[in-house]
Amino acid sequence: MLDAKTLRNDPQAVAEALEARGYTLDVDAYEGLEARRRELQSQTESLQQKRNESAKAIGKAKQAGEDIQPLLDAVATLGDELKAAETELSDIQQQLQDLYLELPNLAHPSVPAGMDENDNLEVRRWGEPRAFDFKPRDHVDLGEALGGLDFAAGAKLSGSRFVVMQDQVARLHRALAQFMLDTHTREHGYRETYVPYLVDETALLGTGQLPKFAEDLFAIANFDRNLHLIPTAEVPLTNLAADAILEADQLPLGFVSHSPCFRSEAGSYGRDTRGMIRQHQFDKVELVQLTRPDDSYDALERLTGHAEVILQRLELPYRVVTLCTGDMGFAAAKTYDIEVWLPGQSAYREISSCSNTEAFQARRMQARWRNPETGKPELLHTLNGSALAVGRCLVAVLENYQQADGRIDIPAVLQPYMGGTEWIAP
RNA sequence: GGAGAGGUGGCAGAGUGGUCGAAUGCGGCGGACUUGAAAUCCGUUGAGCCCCUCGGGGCUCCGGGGGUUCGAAUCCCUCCCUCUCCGCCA
Repeated sequence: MLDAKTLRNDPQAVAEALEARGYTLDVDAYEGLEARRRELQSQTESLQQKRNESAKAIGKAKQAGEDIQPLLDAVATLGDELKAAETELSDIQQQLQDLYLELPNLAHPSVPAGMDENDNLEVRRWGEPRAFDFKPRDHVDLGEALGGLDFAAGAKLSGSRFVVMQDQVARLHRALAQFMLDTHTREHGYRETYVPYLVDETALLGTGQLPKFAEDLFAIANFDRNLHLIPTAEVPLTNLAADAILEADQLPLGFVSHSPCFRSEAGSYGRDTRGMIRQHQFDKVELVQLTRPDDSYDALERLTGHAEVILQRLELPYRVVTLCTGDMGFAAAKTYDIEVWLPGQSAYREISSCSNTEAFQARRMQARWRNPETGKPELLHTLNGSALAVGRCLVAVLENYQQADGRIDIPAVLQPYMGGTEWIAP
């Protein structure tokens, strides 16, 4: 959510900034609502003041044993007037709130302007894609040959975009998650956290999935609360700070969570239908940081670095791109995507997305810290990043470490997690 | 799933219709005393929002929502959460 004061003070400037993100703000409609709100709020509050004063007067008069009937007569219509004003005010406030909740975040000045992924800016590359002396196979072929990836079984149980992993591939998947968790907790200082995989609408509103992107989520039926499966652990992790006021010396605060993620993938029919690149369910190790506002951009660099370390240790080539204004997510002020090299596709594919949302989410969920300089609670900045998507990382290991005979070498850092296994073979 | 108890300020805990945003204690902050600390004493200490002639003025919040009333932390309805006992269960 954007700062109401910023919007009030210069709606035109905000509208222009939003335009860069492909969002058109109807400034006239907004200003009309805002003017009406102002008028109604003043009116309502002065009626409330009148009510409070007369109620007190009646109380005193009654205690003094005076006749209160004249006082009661004087406020006979006040209740109805007040109720009408309050109803109208809360209606207009709801309309404003609805509008605010649909506005995307403003991009940081360092974010390149652009329409879509073609306008993203490559920041750096790490590692050299391996030269194969045979035609590299993709993870589907490799995994099925290993007997460890069973897309037919996934489809039998749950339909398309589900997979069953078994044996050494399942173990490799587990090893990846373990390795990531250990690295982030032991070396990067994140607090290991397991979270609910079902969250309520307040949490989803807080991180920005709702109200706009309900169709991307799985909702739970047959339950009297409106719970949704998490699309990312970012939702429960970030919402840990909701309604909290943290002390300055607690910051920055970092959480890491290994969790499944559930996405309906509405609107991506026909995209990445082969393999486990785009599944309805996948595992992810997620990092979330809560920082002081003046530290959040340094924190974004650090957090992105933490994700990169995983790929470096796995010796998987990747590149980092800055998303342009048009390609960023709703809540982000700045996002780095990390793309890993997939020989099966001869392409870099997203394996991590690291974002600074500044105060956008914090404002929605009232996540604050006490600034020692002012003594007042102020909004935190929140950041999140995958480090990494475990499923896609498995894909990358299979494809990058494949040998001509279908054997997969196990990256050195994972071997301890695989009981010393150096390679797996069909 | 059954029975009961309860949700109040950072914490503990009073408050069952009127000047209560709310006693008291602890904690925090400032000060006095002290060489320093402890103890003691004094003061202070919630959050959000609106208006403003920048002096200030006002509104809202006692788990959430709704209702009764001139007036609700207090009464009624409803939902959520916590605790205790029983049942069930990983």
